[in-house]
Amino acid sequence: MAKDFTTKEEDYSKWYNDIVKKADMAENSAVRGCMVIKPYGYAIWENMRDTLDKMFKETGHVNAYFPIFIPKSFFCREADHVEGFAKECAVITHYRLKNDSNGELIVDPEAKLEEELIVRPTSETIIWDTYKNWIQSYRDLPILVNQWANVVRWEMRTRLFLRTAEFLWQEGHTAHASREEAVVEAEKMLDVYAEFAEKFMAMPVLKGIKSPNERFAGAEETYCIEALMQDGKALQAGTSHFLGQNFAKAFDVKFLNKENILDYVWATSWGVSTRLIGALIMSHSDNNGLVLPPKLAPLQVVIIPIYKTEEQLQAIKEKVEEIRKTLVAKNISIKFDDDDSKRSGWKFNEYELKGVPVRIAIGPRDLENNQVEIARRDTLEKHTASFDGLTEHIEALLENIQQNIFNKALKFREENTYHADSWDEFVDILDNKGGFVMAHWDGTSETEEIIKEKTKATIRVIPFGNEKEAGKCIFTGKPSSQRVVFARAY
RNA sequence: CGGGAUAUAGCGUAGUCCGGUUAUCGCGCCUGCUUUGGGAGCAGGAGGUCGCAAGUUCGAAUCUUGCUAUCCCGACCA
Repeated sequence: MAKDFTTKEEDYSKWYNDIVKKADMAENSAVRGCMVIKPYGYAIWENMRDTLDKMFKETGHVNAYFPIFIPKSFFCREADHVEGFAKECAVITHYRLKNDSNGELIVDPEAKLEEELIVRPTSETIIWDTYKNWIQSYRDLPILVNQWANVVRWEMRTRLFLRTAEFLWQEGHTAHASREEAVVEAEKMLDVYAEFAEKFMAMPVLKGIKSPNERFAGAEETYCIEALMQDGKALQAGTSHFLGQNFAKAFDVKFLNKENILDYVWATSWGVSTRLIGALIMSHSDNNGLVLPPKLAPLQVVIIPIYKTEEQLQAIKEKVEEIRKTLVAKNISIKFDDDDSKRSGWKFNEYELKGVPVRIAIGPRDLENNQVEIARRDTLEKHTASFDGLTEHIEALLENIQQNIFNKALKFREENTYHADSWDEFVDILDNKGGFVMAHWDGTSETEEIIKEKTKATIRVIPFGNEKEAGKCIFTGKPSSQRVVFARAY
């Protein structure tokens, strides 16, 4: 059973932190607000990264790398952008230390930088300053570049994977000759994110646009995928921005089009971060620990021998080697855990905490009967399977688990999506049930702001293909043409 | 930066109100034997500046003051 999402927020935090800790994914660092991603957590990130990277390349993108430091002056050029990020920047002011008269190491006051450097919270500014030199003609466009990097946002309160002062992400920054092309790009990348979330993370998402209040600083339109976590809170899992000509104008990036007319370049940017690991944890995990979708699990199958004597272990090893070969040939990752210092019961629990999708146990009893015991992590069910056709069986089982946890998450979202037609109903759902609340909104920022103040809920997304429906704003009673998705969010 | 709480072995903790021998217990760790189909049992063992500093006292983990760090709740946010 998944954790009951109506439990207190504190309990849910504890549950979440426990999973991260027990699965050995990450820990708080001695450095304020920063996180150490441990090998197991990083392996999940590597799988995500490799999959996404492949998808980016399939859609015509290439990777590049830009500096981590951004001169402060770059930052000031786009007004909304600076306002959006100014409050959470790490700033470099000096470049040298020295020993003072007491022999203590201090910042050398002589070594003050002429211009402060900002540790990138995002790279639009440095990248657009660079693009200026790359673009003269429509023949130089489009530029479809992605960067894998770390960024720093000086957050007040942090939470492993979901919000840390430093985090890993990818940021795509594209330049286009027309508005239409840029919009198509932004929407295309949102589709890539949605496909990744649903097919690989097994996490259903709503696709759509953000309300102006929630829009990225400097964007004309922000597209997003929004997922529902098991505690009833929403999580923004990825964003793609149509930046219009804002950054081109701020950094003076112009090109000559086919008609020999000078015009500003059109831009997009899009990103997902290690936050996706947090999303993964909160989408599927249960009270026995992490549950990983087979397509992203660092380890898909673990085999645990059960034996008393050395002879039995040898017999098991021989059999396991047969299985291992055929699974590896099918690109299924597998570990045979014959660590003699741990008992089998201990191992069962350990791999459950780590979310390994399939566990196989082989003992003398199984060898006699030409079978193995198979336990699936998602349902915790156990069954026996014959050696004959075992590889195909496991292959199908992994596919089944992937599908099953997606269906479970989808069912959860459906069961926790409500319609509210009155303010009282709206507040009651948020306070007592959680989840997505479909409600009418008069379309103004002011109303959204007041609703946020009163309920802590924001508009998460205005879904694509949203049904048109005449109604009255949940708060002001003014006319509205469609429902939007409200929720409390991470 | 506001509000609340906590700080005792690698981790989790008792003891603090009401000061008093050698600081409690569990997990983990080390050694040995028995075990191994759901986090083993028994026996033995190692591990502590009780967050830091000052004060009160014959005597401080315990009382007082100051400092520091961490966590939770707000504000901020992917």
